[in-house]
Amino acid sequence: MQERETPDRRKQVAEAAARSFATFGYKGTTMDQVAKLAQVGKGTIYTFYANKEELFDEIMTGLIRDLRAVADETVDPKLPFADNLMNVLHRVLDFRDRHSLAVKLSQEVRDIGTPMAKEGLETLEKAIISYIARHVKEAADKGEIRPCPPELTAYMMLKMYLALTAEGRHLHEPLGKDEVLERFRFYCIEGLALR
Amino acid sequence: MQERETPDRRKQVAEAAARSFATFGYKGTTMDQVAKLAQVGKGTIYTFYANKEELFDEIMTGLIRDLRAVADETVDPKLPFADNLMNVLHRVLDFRDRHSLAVKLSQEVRDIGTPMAKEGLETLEKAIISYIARHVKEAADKGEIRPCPPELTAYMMLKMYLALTAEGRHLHEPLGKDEVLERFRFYCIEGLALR
DNA sequence: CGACTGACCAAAATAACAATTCGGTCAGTC
DNA sequence: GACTGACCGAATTGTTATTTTGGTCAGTCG
Repeated sequence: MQERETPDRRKQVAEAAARSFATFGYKGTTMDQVAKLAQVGKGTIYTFYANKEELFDEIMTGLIRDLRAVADETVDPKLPFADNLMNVLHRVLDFRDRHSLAVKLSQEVRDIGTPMAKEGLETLEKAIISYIARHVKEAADKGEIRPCPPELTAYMMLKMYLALTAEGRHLHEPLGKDEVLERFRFYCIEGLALR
Repeated sequence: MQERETPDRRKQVAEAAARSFATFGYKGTTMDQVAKLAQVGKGTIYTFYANKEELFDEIMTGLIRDLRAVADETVDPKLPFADNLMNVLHRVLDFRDRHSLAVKLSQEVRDIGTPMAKEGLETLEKAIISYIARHVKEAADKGEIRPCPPELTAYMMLKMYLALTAEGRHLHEPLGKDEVLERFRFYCIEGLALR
């Protein structure tokens, strides 16, 4: 659809912005930067996006869409809930690059508390939780797991996942991928009680 | 032991400091303030404490000691692990005033990132985790719960507790005390798997 | 004496102001 | 008419003046 002679400006801008946000954070990326990275005049950016905030939203939306796609193509409706959960975690854990934007943003929130970064992260969190919640609800309806409030359960799952990976590096050494999976299954699915 | 005519300066100072730290945070508390609150000359404070940091440490240590005492007197070795865990949570949840210092400090860390407040909170977290970890280890040794790394387990427990109480007020309405207990038992002890 | 005080000091925090950067515009080019 | 980049004012950052605060100690009082 796209000739070599007519480069897709919008795509150039979006990709440059994605790289820049992931590398320098929200505050750290300037529109001049994005323009230069995209090899585009600054004004061109504003023909596609009303302002920096809208550009950022588009990138975040893309991230959410990509994550959802990865999850969707990993989930196999024929498999048990716990297996799907593990498989999705597995793939998400592998996707270091996809994470880098989220990692950079949460670092930015911690260090300088940029409101937009915080907002973006909250949007991402909401999206993840509602995605998980949907699957939790289905699993509960099918009787694959015990009945439980889906949103709260999804929230707890996310918190456990983060506790095992991102946070708590003070306490335990960063766990390997397999350890994370094993521990997550242990604490979240199986529980501490004797079986 | 203490006559009415010879008020216990040290105690006056400690109590004034505890109130002030809980009300205004670490940074918000000035030594002049503490002196005035304690009805004591500022110099007097320094006959007991080398500096503001040491005064703060004493208050934090006191908090930890009190929490531990509450926990200890609640734990009944004859009861099962899960019951003791629930009972301690129950009492700690009631102790809103004891919490207020910790609440104020974490708020301070979030808003202005005072290093001392951060440090104090970390000390508190470490103390709580090591306390829980000891009991987890005992329970595991006695075969009351499944074998697991005590420190990591304690860490996960604390994170779940916080997710159900302090954090995540964006997502779910603040849970009532009984709901917190029920949910904690559900997610932490029993697990999502069918029994 | 010695417990206690509060005026005092240097250092750190804050406010006030100047210099720079950055998001956003638009006249002009190709 | 798609695209550019010099340009503008608002916002951020750097700098200096002012105030606040942790900590000291000569002096008071019992």
